[in-house]
Amino acid sequence: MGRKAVYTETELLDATEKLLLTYGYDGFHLKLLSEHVNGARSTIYQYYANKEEVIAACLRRAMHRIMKKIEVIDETDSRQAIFDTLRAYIEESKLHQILSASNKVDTTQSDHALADMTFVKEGHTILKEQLMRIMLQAQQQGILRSDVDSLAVASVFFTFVNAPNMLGVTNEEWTHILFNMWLHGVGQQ
Amino acid sequence: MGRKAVYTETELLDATEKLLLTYGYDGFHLKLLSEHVNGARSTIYQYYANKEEVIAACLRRAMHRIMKKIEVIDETDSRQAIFDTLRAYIEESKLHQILSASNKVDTTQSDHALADMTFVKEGHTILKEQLMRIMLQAQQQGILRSDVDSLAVASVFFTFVNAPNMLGVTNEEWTHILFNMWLHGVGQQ
Amino acid sequence: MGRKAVYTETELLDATEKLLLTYGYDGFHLKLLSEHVNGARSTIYQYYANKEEVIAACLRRAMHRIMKKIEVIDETDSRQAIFDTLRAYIEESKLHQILSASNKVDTTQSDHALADMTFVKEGHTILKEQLMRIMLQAQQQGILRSDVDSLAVASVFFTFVNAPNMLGVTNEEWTHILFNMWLHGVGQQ
Amino acid sequence: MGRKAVYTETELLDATEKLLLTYGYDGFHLKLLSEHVNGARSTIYQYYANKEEVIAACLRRAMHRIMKKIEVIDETDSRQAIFDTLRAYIEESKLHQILSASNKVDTTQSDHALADMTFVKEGHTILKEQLMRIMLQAQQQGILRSDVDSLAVASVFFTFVNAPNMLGVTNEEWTHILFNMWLHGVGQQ
DNA sequence: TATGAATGAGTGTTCATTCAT
DNA sequence: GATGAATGAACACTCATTCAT
Repeated sequence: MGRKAVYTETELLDATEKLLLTYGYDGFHLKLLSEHVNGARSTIYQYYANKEEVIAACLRRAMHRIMKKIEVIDETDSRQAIFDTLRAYIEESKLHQILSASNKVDTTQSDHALADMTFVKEGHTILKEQLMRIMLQAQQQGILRSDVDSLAVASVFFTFVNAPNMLGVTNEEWTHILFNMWLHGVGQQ
Repeated sequence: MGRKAVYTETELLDATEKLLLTYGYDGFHLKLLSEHVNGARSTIYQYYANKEEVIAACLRRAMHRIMKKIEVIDETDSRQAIFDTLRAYIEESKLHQILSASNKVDTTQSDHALADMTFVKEGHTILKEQLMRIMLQAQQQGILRSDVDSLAVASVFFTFVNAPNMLGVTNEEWTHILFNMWLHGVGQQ
Repeated sequence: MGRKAVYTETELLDATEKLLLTYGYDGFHLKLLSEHVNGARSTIYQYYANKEEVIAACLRRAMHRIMKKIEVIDETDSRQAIFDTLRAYIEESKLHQILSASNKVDTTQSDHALADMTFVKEGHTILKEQLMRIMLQAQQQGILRSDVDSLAVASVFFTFVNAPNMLGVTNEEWTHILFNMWLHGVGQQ
Repeated sequence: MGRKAVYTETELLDATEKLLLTYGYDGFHLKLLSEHVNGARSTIYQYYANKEEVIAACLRRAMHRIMKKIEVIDETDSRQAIFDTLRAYIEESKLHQILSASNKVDTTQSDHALADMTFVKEGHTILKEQLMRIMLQAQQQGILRSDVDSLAVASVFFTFVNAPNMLGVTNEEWTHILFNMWLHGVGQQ
């Protein structure tokens, strides 16, 4: 019953994600969004109580997506696990930008938004813990140096992900290049 | 700006820079600025034709500042030059954030803003070229590996700068740690 | 309305009346109404062309209800008739609030609403005339003072009805108290 | 410095009061207000942070006005005091309508509005207490009947004020008429 | 020159009403 | 007939910019 929706929720969140990447949190407007999904601004309110809920839902979905990718990684081989993690993050490297909006989202007006952002925050913690666990294991297995603080190592790892792929190679290749630099450094042995 | 205003140009741009860091390009407002400076909002228009000009002037100054720091670096010792460059960028690491606003500035309404942003853009090029030059020299001197594309190396270098100093150590120490990781990698030799 | 709808007309108007009392004319929304009734907002339009018609129908029904109560009053005993009238109004004291919305209803868009509001307006007149008639009779019978303008007496009578029952007694008791004060005044004899 | 204001605060609040009377709390809009003071809607925000603050300021002023009138009443002669109180309330009878908006004002978004509404609420209490005090004194002095609950008496008194002056006489005369009815009742002695 | 005041454009949000299933 | 979906008009509020003192 009722007439056919002009766009699906997926389409809406896809558009949101794209706009969030392009314009950032503050540059994101519902008018902009409605123009990109071909519908009236007010229609959005049929599905989300306010702007924050739209953004929160988008961030949640993004976080959920990367967690799915990360949680299937086999941790037994630390070296491989780190590589897989790097690849996953590079594939979703835009996520870092999107999720950087997390701290701007106002969750005081909507329980829905609050729940979504709580999920995002917890996701952040889980991801970080998993990486730290793998790193530690790698250190113990003699794969990683032990003379560098693992927090520093992780910090650099997360930063690496954002290195712009200036060579324009495939994600797979770029992952190899970065992994190699991360592991062996750029200095002559 | 005349000699006796309610605030000096330096004060205004300092405040702008601080606010740009805290709230980002879109979160920055002249109302906000006027509240952080001793004067009325409308007074700003005595010195800058519009908001974009204020931001552009701020970005130009920031770019000028880092260029001053970079251009005095002695390039004869490549290794030391790279280290000095890294330190300079880390000291001014906030600049990256500020300058990330560059692509948002609307320069179509003001020649002044356009000129400033052109300066910023050229500065970007100059900095990048200098780094590439030093890198190349370092490769030739056998300090850096030659089997990695220098563009990738530079990309990673610029990214490194943004790694959050999670250890909370001094800039000097943090520079050493990052330089070490960048050069030797985090893997067991 | 047909025989098997999601809600009966009575239910709809009951809900309307309740909401009108609680939120007033301007605070009343069809969205609100649909939430208090088992059906969708758009379904309301199957039976009423617009919001004003709903309100008008509600006011008409309320007016009709009180007229039914008033018209059975036996006017032969003026004193008793006045008492009965007062009781009826007190029982339906909420009506005054509801009917105060009368002047806000926009009847220009709907003939139906116009007809209903005309009925309400005429009802007002009829009720007032009946009261005036009884009052006059009471004056002639020496029950009421003749030195006070009967218009003023009626004005006060209608106002009395709205006195909040601060004592929290039953309507019957409250009617007695008010009737007593109205008749004998509050001053020491 | 700065240019001349298009309207004074007094003019703004006068218009607010008038509109509040005409359209009620929910029917009051800032657009409406701006049209009645001949200025842009946004200009209002120079002086009040939001709509609620405008209304709260208006209610506060109204309350302040009536308190000024009431507090100068000499309470020594109870009968006269009651009469003076009645006259004051009748003169400001519109206030009752305006102040009935009190419970709708949202004070959660503005401290200013909260403070104003607190003032209004306290004013209500003070006024009521003063009336109760005078009534009690009048009862003790044998001016008022003692066999009627003073709460009921007060309730009726406050209601009286709202009786529409259907005779169209002056406030002074209308006060006399109402006072007479209130004191002696409308029944034949 | 500095500034308080005014304003219009733009965004968030709500709601009556219409559409199409 | 009932309804979910879509929408435009209306209003709250913010902010860059202009005006006039």
